[in-house]
Amino acid sequence: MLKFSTSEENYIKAIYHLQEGESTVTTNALAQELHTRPASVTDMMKKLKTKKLLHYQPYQGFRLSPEGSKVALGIIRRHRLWEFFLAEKLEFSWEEVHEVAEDLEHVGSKKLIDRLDAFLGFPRFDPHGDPIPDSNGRMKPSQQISLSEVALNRTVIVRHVADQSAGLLELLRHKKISIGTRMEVKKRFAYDQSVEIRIKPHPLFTISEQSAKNIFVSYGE
Amino acid sequence: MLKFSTSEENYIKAIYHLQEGESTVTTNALAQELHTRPASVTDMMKKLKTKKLLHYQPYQGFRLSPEGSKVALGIIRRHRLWEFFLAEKLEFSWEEVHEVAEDLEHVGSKKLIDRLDAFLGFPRFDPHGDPIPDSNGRMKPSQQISLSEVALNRTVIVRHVADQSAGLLELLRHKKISIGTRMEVKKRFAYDQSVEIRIKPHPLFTISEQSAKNIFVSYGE
DNA sequence: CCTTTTTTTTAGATTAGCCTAAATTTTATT
DNA sequence: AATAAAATTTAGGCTAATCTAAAAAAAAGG
Ligand SMILES: [Mn+2]
Ligand SMILES: [Mn+2]
Ligand SMILES: [Mn+2]
Ligand SMILES: [Mn+2]
Repeated sequence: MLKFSTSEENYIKAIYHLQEGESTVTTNALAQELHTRPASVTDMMKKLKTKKLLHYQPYQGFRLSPEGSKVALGIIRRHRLWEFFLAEKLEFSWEEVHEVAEDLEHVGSKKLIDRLDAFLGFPRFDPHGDPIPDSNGRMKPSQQISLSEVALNRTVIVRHVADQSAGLLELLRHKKISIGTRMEVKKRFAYDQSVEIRIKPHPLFTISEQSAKNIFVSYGE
Repeated sequence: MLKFSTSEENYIKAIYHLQEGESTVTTNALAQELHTRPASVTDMMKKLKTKKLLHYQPYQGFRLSPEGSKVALGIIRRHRLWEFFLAEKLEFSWEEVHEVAEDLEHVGSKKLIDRLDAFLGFPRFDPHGDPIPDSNGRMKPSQQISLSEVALNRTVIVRHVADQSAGLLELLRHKKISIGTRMEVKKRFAYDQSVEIRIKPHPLFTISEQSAKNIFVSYGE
């Protein structure tokens, strides 16, 4: 197992996330994601290519190689296990965990992470509802569906919020919606695709399509 | 609170340990401690001086300033809390914790460390028996005394092993002496200062002065 | 005290990672 | 297809952290 610098790891992880769905990742997209400059991205892409972690031809974008994806999954495993630890054991809120995990994920000891995994009881999802890769890099498909397309009258559990903007977070706090909240969608208005929601002991209320699209849930019960 | 690089932190912590007792720390001593070159030490001393973390005049050695000591105690706090966590929660042996803590100590979040401290129950000593600074940088004096000078027939608890060489560790493992072991010194031979020891249900045995000098204990019961 | 040895500092390079500005290539628009 | 715009790469430079080799200062020894 080779070791990588914190910088290399941050690039690898960002590419992994950006290439979901897309056929290839662009220089500008990666620069924006990492708050860096396109020229810096090109420098790093050349380096990661020589290390065979990604496929890259000038001007053609890039994708992780199988080796690169394996490395990425290791970083994601560390990140999400630490997030779980912070939320579960140290009582951090799920909005706070990401920033701290962004540093902890770079502490490389395999034994540390495998022991941490065991200590936490081999959790399968982090506090944002994202799946945690196991020590072989395998993870459960997240089985998450947007509130905007969920079946009516079925109990669902909030797993993930895709848009982390302050505006949506404020709305969610106000509506008392957080990760783990159980609810049912009672009606979807054809006019504007807004959805009417029931959270157990409280009265019905409605949220916009824009909000619903960013709330991901799994079927529960 | 200023932030420091991993390298700066490693230098600061090493100086803190080396200056115990000594009036000033030398360039060569620090280079040896950090497995680096004297020229690199001089470079870093200049930088840390401009940051007012230490007192340094060319050729005269250096000492941490009060600010520098405060920074050092913060790093030591993080290091020892992680060591305690690794030993207590993740079942690492006390020989293994140091290396991993050497990386974890550089994750800076104050909230992380204060929460970890609380989660661990505000431990006062790490797995090597060294005291853990509290959030104000204060720590219990370690109250540790070498086995070579301990009173006879008093129960003592092994707290710290000063020499971490493979040779001594092997000897300790063979004699079943580890951190936390309770024992009594029954006799000290004037001829060679070797000491005769009793560990609870086992027969008496003897260890050399050299070994005894490196085993630090506190009085128990 | 004068010489030798040891310690420490300076000089000069190297590497990783980042930047700005300019050049180049690709893509979009007449 | 020609031109304009956008994306990307290259060129050149900067800082932090390291190193080796040479110079300088301090300490040790006769
Ligand atoms: Mn995260
Ligand atoms: Mn990170
Ligand atoms: Mn340690
Ligand atoms: Mn360290």
